[in-house]
Amino acid sequence: MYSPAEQKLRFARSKAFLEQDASVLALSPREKAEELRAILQYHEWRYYIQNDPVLSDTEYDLLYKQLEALEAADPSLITPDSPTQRVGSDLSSDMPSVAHLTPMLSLANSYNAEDLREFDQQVKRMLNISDNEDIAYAVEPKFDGGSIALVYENDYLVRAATRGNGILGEEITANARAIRSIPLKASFSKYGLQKVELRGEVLIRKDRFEAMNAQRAAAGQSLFANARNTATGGLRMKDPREVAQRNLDTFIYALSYAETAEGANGLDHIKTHYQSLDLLAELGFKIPADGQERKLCTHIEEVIEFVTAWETGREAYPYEVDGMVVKVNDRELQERAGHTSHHPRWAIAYKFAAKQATTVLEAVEYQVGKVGSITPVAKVRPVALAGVTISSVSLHNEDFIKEKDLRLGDTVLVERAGDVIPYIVKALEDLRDGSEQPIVFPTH
DNA sequence: TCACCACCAACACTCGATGA
DNA sequence: TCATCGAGTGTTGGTGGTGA
Repeated sequence: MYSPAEQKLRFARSKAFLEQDASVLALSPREKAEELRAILQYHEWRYYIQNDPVLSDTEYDLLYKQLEALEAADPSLITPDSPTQRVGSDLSSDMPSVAHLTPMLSLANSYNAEDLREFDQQVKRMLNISDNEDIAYAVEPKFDGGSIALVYENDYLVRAATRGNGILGEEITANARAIRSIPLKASFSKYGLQKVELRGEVLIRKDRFEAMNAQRAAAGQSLFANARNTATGGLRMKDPREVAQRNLDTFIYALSYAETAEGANGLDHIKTHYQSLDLLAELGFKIPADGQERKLCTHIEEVIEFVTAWETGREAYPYEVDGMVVKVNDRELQERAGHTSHHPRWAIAYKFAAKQATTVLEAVEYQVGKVGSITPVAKVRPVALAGVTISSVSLHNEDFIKEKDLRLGDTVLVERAGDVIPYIVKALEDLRDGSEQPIVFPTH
């Protein structure tokens, strides 16, 4: 993105503007504005993409105010990618639905090494590749946040949307512009691309989330329960200025659509998923670091080794991660494998083991659905688990209760399937004392 | 200002229908 | 028989709108 020489120059010019030295005073307002814009963009990249700031917040603010003053004095100096244009004053009360350029699919799941080997076998069968040939896989963290789709046209960010139902999402462009790790401008035209759509995940660093909650506690405000809901909630706020306060981050994980100026498929000359990530990193997007956070594995056993190492060290990682994503790296093989209506056949999520807790099954209530189906729901003693308080767990049907031999008063092991849905894993039969009561399903 | 409700986000699981 | 699809079910938390 920036060569060492460019970085050195930008840093030196930052100091010149802070000190208002002779070289700065000699510039015209337009030259000053152009240079300040470049300096601030560089520092946003250092801070939000590289996590390695070189200026203090105060110094950044001073430079920002210099640019703001120049633009206020002469609005013709304002450009759409100016850091001052991230946060507008307009409030958006409605978020219209917009169609994604390509569907935002889910992923199939795997939970252990055997599942991954089975996935590898499936891919080979589908592509008529023999067992003793290897497929290269790109492996990257599965961030636990809110999905986002970004559209750039003629190098400028023109639209951002939530995932929605995968076909239609909610338009949140103004809020996306307030997230400083999303570049307002990226030089796709350098690569002959006129219109692109990117996929990413919006989330909050764990330390920034804790700092925000500490601030809220000091101000007497209610605390946020967990980082993911805070991030996804932040995307839907009316006021972009408040979004900017949330310190949201965005990792980009796919270039899902690309069109050249001639209207041709711009993905044709991008041979691998890894190439597309390298391209996006070059253009200034936040991408997991090669080698440490993501890896190109030459065969499935290397994938298993990498995801296992990640599972062991996930707690130390500064972002919430609920698994890893394994993708066939070769785009031509991806095309051949295709997708179902639900997920691509060339990618799979490896889910880390869910966090578990024990609680007591106190009662069972029966809920009647819209079409008249009756669903038993366990009321359990409230227990904190993975950032939420679990008090209610679906038991699905009578067979589920029988199969797990659940009884009122049982101590049960609960987890959050997919880190979301409460699920009773089993009753801890060793802890029974004879006082447990059978669960009676209502007669039809 | 507060409580309540609707909607949305995350996603798992079940089940009947369908097609290969 | 198996894979897939699609509808319907579920939980928790955040935001925004509304009414008291």
